[in-house]
Amino acid sequence: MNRLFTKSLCTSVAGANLKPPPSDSAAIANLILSSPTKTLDYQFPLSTKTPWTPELVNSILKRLWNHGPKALQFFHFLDHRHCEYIHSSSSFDLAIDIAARLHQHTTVWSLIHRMRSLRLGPSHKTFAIVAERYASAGKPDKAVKLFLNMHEHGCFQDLASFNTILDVLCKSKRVEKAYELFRDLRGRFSVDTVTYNVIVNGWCLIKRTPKALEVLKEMVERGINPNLTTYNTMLKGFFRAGQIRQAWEFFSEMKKRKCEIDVVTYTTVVHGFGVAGEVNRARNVFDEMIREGVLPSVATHNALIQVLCKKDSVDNAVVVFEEMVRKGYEPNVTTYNVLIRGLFHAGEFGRGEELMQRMVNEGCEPNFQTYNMMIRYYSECCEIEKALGLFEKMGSGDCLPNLDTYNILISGMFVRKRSEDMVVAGKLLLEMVERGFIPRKFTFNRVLNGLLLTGNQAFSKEILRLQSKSGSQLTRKFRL
DNA sequence: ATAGGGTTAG
Repeated sequence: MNRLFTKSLCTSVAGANLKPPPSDSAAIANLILSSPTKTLDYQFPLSTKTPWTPELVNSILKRLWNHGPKALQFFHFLDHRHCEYIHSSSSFDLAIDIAARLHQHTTVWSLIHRMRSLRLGPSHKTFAIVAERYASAGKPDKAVKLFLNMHEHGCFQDLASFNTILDVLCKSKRVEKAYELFRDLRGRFSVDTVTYNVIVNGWCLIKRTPKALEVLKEMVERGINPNLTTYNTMLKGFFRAGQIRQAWEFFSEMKKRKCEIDVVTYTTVVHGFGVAGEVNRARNVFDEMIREGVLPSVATHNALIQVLCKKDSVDNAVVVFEEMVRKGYEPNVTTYNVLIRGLFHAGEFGRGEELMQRMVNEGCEPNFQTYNMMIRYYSECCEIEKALGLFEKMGSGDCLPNLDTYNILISGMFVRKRSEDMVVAGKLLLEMVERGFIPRKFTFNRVLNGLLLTGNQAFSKEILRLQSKSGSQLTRKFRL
């Protein structure tokens, strides 16, 4: 059946020469998105005559990132043996990442084997991707096992891959697990500063600064020199753990010992003080760095702007924003997001919308964080039409809605308690499943209740069918 | 994809 399916894809291409071949990734991605998915004789809207390159393919895969099933369908279409194009290893890595995000375990492994048979990998990067997916799916043991077994797939462990697996575990908050692996294997890889920095950062991420200090001490005892990254990590850890006094002492110690503190150090301190509500100290440090000849970066400005939005006033944040522009800094998407959030939070929707227009005019594309944040604020304030308007804009643009977008918008459909909103929520739920996202049980139940309470029995039955299909068959069989 | 700084909610 699978063969029949793919064959019809390729034969259909011959007759599709009437339209000129789409030339850029946006056009191709939109063509793929606008074509129907489900039928067996589905005609893939692409021509084999398109001059495929790895860059073009990767760019399309990234555009289709939040529509995993279509992304993989596109990848398989080009990978079919009747097509002449051979995927690059980076395209394989992207496809593997997408399949793993869809919990399609079987697909992940068949892609890895396919990669190997084409002698394109799998590489260290491939294993880093899969391990990261395992770890964030709550399967750290599988991530470790994958690392220990990767040589069986033609990819030998080295210090870099060891550091990567430790980092993957730490970033998914499995620090105990990382530390265990580190102690077991540090002799085998003759670990370095990076290894220790990863572990120090791990303990800091879960606010266990005493453990981080212990590891720092141990690294010195073993003759491995901490560097500025180590100290910046530790400094950030104190702020994160709410140990403001220790952070300040550590910062002073860094200056006293003449370790060449840099823009990252200062940004950490500006942000740390600000979050702690110490706005004046944050400002003082910002001024101090300029005096000391360390130029603030865009990130430093972002930190200060965010802090002013949260702990001071949006208007003062706007002043800093205009100042940075005047000095010739180019605000990035984070700058705009932080400030738009500040304005929305203050109820200044009009000014927030103006700023979004300005960012577009300046050539800074809004990303899904921009949209998600705005959609959230609109929903909270019952501006459902505005929220839906932004959602539509995402769907037709370069930035497809992600899992968060659907969750935010579906929640938003409950604030007005209207029957027609329940129907929209149901449609959104159907769409998110079609795009490969797996809604939480909570979301299913909430939508089902909403539909039942508003007399939409028929629709709720459809949702129920969908839930049993997406919950049991797909996910249980393929879950990572 | 070998480490550190800005976006996330009460």
